[in-house]
Amino acid sequence: MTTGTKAEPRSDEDRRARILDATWQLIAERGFHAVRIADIAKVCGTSTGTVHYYFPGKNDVLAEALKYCVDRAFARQSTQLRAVHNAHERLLKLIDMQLPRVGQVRDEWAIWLQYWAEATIRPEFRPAHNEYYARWQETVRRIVQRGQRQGVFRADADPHVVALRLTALTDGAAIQVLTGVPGMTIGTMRELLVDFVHQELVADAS
Amino acid sequence: MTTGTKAEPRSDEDRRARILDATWQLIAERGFHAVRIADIAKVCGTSTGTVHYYFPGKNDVLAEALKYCVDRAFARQSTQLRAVHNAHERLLKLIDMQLPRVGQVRDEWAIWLQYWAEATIRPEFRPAHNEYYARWQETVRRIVQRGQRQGVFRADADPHVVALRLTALTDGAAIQVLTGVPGMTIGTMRELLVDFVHQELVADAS
DNA sequence: GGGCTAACTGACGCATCAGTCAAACCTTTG
DNA sequence: CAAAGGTTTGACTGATGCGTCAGTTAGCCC
Repeated sequence: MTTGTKAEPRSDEDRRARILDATWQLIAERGFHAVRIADIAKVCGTSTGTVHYYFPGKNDVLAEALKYCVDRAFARQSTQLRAVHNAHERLLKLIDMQLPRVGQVRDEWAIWLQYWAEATIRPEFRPAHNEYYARWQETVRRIVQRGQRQGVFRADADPHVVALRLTALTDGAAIQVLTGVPGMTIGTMRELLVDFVHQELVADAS
Repeated sequence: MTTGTKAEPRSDEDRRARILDATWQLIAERGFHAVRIADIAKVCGTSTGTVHYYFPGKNDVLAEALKYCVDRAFARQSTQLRAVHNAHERLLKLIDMQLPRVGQVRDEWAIWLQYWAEATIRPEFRPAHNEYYARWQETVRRIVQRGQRQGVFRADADPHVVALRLTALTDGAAIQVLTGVPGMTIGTMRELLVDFVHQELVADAS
């Protein structure tokens, strides 16, 4: 067996990742406080002892799992965005990638909702949250600036303000989708955001 | 004696209300899952038995407390809005009343975050949530329609779309305030929303 | 083989809480 | 006053789940 010949576990640093992976998915589908160490262990096909071997306590697993999820989503996003050179297209691509369809992206949005609820109550979650949130806003801001350099976006828009508005609008729309507000579907959300981009960045200044 | 001569407890239906009042405040400050029956009892100056006397189980107390909070906030809002006749002013008043300053309104926003997180995970929360959310959007929509009748808002705006956007933007901004995103303060939030209203409903059509 | 260590296991101790219940308390009514 | 019925209490129970720890396995070097 020589640790992992083919796929499966390369045991070492892999175990940690497997635990975090299982954890964030459990958080997404059951909610932060409904995740049990035993559940994590079961999903990983291991014992509760092992989870505690890698992480001192439950809070550590949960907190790191949130980071893990957000980091991976961000990395995936960056990679895919880099391929699109036109800033307008890149922004539309970003919007598209962030639509909470079923599956992966929806689960990641569920993580954000948990994160917000938790950060509101427990200030110790805020620094990490804010770092991630800032990174997202910066992504948007840079695309706007890029677009202004490329001449595809209006020059009189304040990239900072646009980023603030677009992120807020995206979050708000995502909430409506995830909580099942009747009028709001994935399609409506896309339309809403695309319209916003057009109005703020493309349409002629009045 | 004529239940309750002056202030204090008019015991009967009052106890229920007191329990719900204590409960939603605890949810706001500690989070949905961190509220204990014993905490509720302590805040009310009573025993855990009494809480169970009025509510069959913990879930019932929590669910009803959410409703209680939202209902009261809505009633307060309605009363105050009714006094403002000009639709533009009324909308600005609504925005102002919804800014998550410290205290009451901030706590109510904390409730909403908890509600969203919970409704995402547990579908049984959605019907009630959606009813409340629809009520809020309707409030906005009606003010927009009123403004169009009064001639203070542009006639070409779709009230339904504006309500969708404004509620999403409000939620998104509130999240940023509550989680302490650096750029976002109460002032920034107000500015953001007021600008939006101006742009969508007041400024001349392009 | 014999020591050494890292990885892993799962049973157990202990704390926390929701919910129960019998008794105590109070209020009203006959 | 006494009985009845509504309300309140807080000790108790049972379930749940985190974290610990003694013990096991497996790789590795001499």
